[in-house]
Amino acid sequence: MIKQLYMELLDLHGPQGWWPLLRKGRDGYRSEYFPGDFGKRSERERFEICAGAILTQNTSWMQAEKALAALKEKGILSPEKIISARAGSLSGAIRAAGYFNQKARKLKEFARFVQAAPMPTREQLLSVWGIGNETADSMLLYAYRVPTFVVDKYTQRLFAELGITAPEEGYSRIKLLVEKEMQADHKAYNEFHALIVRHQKQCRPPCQVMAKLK
DNA sequence: TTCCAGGCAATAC
DNA sequence: GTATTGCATGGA
Repeated sequence: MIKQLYMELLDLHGPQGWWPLLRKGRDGYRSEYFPGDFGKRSERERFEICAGAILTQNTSWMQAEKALAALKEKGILSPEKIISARAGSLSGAIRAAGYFNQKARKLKEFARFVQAAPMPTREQLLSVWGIGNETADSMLLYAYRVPTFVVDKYTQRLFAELGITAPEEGYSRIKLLVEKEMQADHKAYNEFHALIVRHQKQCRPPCQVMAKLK
């Protein structure tokens, strides 16, 4: 059922090229997707992805992208710069992403952490203030290419709609179920989560394209 | 105007 | 362990 869902979504939407990375355009930085690119990330790319994972918490990517681009424009999208930045200038730069005081602190906590732990484990990430299950898994999967499945609100909603899991099913249960069923590499987990987000964004309110799976 | 977006921590039971 | 609340902007 889960594998079938993955194949249906991939067939429907094609490769998503997550995680989007900033690229300089005519009017400032915009994020871009790179379908089919599953190569190793540079240190700078990894940090950008992790910062994006924090900035997009409970916030649309459109807003997180603005905040990320502002950090890039100001030249403070690195652990060193974020550590040395004043709290006010940091929160000011990321204003568009909302929760800017909390997220400024989260960025600082993560920046300090990542300098001491270049290749963090899931448990280490979860010990950092501001990093929960989804953010930790997003960082591991999209920045560090660790084969792990990311669960989010879209996943819980879609799985509930399809009767795969109960609406109130917890994070870990869903994550372990998918990983047990799929036994996949980082590429498939990468695509699967991205496809779920893409699909659920496009289909709100719930659309009929997945009817054959119900 | 209201609702909600790629969550998390603190607090209260 | 589960439920509730604060955090905050900006697009639809």
